[in-house]
Amino acid sequence: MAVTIRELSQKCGLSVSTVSKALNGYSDVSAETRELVRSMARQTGYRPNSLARALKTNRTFNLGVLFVDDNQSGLTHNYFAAVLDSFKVEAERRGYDITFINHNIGKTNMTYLEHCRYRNVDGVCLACVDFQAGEVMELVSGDIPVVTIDHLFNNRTCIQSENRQGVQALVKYVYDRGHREIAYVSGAKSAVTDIRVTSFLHTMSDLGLAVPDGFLQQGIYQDPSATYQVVKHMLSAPRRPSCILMPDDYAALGGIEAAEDMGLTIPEDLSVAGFDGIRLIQRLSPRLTTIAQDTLRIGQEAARQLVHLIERPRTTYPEIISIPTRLIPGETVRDLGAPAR
Amino acid sequence: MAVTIRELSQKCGLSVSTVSKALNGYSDVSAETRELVRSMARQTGYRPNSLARALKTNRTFNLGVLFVDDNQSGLTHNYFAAVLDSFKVEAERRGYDITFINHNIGKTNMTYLEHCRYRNVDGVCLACVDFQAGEVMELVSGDIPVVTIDHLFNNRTCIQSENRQGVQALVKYVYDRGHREIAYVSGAKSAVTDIRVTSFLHTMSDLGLAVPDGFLQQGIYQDPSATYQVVKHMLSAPRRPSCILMPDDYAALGGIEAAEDMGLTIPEDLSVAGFDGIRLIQRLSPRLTTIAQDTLRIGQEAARQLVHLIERPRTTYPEIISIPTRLIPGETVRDLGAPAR
DNA sequence: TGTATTGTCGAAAACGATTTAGAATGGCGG
DNA sequence: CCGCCATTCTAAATCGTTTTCGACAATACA
Repeated sequence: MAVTIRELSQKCGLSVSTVSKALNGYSDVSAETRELVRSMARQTGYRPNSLARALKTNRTFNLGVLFVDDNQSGLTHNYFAAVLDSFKVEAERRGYDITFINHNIGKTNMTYLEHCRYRNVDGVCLACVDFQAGEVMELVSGDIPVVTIDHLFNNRTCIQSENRQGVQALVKYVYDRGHREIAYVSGAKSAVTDIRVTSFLHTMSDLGLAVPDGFLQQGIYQDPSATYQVVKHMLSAPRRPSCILMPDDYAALGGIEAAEDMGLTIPEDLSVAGFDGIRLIQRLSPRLTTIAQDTLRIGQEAARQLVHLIERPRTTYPEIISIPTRLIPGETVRDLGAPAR
Repeated sequence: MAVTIRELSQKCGLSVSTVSKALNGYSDVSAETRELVRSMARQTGYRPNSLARALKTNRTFNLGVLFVDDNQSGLTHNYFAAVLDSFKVEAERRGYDITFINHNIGKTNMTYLEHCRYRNVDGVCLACVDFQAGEVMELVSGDIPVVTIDHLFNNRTCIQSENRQGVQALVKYVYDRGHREIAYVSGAKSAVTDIRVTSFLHTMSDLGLAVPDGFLQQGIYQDPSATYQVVKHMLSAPRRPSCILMPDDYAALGGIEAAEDMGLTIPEDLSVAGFDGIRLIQRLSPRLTTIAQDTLRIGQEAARQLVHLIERPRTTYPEIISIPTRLIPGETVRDLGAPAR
């Protein structure tokens, strides 16, 4: 079917080794034979068999991505889908294909690390995963190049949004519009959640604002129903926030629904803000005020860093790469005018 | 690093070939040595090197997916992301990994077919692609097992929604609510669009309804801005529809925005319906009336069919597989009460 | 002229598996 | 006791590459 290097070498009247060297730019082959080989390769449409090459060189030019979640795969998750898309584009630009890593391939039960070895990926990108799982730890402490998104491990490169600054900017924005009773529904417990929550608390404290009991509650990322419950509860307490910051844009929809079910309209009676900057949600009205994460750059950087780790292992060191966020001033935070204080 | 079959064979005191046969269930190896080998394999954590195996057997247990679009990758496309997710789950359940197919990997310029050969995928699933492109035709007329989603080729298995019935059900639903002035903004020209448009026209004709000039217009899938323009134009014509069917849920948002910008409220002044059943959009209010596509089954069937084509090439024949759709009665189609006619 | 050096090329050994063909062993009947 | 068959194993070829090492000729140098 496909033409092999042996056939090509016969057409050229050369040995297999010379042909290989000609194609791979070795110096010990004359300019003219190199040209002969190359043009013949072009003519016959020769492509080296990636399996054979990988077997010999231990390089597959394949990157693993671990983008799974408990409830849903990362694919149906807007934020991660966007990151993955960008990762894919950048990886391909650099000559790498990508393969999904998982366990339970077929009947056989492999750990993530085993799967990576089995497929001989050159490196792997972790995101949207239960970072505490033993399997993940095994992979992270293994010898395969790793970059993570949104979670920091010892001695591993991590790409994440400037969550601290993002939350800070959001709180300040809300503050500047006159809000003083600001509540925060966080996402489920995770490294990112911790950063955001502490940033929220710090910023509030810097602004001299109290965070009364019940104004900081835990919800679940990407789960409107959970947010619905939490917000409903929040709004039926005696002390009501004038503005609620939601775990993310999608979850925010649940919070908005809860408010509307209680007869409140947004932003007249209650202000809300999200996190992520999901494109689709920006088409809604009123347009959601939110902190946009730069998924394009996150994915891009992840791929870039991973390829560096692979191709220049000695000169590349683990880094923490922070990607700036951008506040999208929508229409869901009401301007209360001059502060009442 | 990873233990090879040679090391395993030495630990067992057997030859490499015997070990291989023991692991692969050949009959000419005694029950006890088979057990010895298997337990030793388990102990040492042996995993066959997929590259070496694939090189010899011509089977990679890798499926290619071609999920690209001109403007955006399929990943950020809700419908296709959901299909892909389901495809992935089913493929993995059957022991296959998946790899994205594209052109322009690295600096080298490959056609889709070349990329498939290069990566030695066992089969490939096409979706969300410009099915007219020469490259795609090359792949489809090649010798690699192929299934397509939403486009029918000669002699190739295709999985698609029952678009005809879907549109028909939607039109009838709208009709039953008293609407007679029904307009349709289609998606861009494609096989699926053709089916939907003709179904729309047939159903309208069956119901004895006219489709006046301007009531059938072409928009673009997944493009709210395009829909915005088209709807704006539609609504400023002398004869106005009472209900507009949109290309898909996401594009519908643009149409809704156009109507609202013209001072109309939905569904009081104008009814609309979408197509796809995007989960996220169902969280909005008013809830969009739409035709849900069963992305779960579409992806599942695609994987199932592809694996059949690969594993039982002689007994599997190209099929057209239609997946039922489901009408989601939302709140965007107003009930006009008893028909005026 | 003899010896290094340089420039090109090819033979052969890997990489880690599968698979074909054949070798060794033992039991059995004739 | 010999031949034959079944059973169980192994040797070796193979998949398509890359890469080391040595061969050979031509050139440079002394």
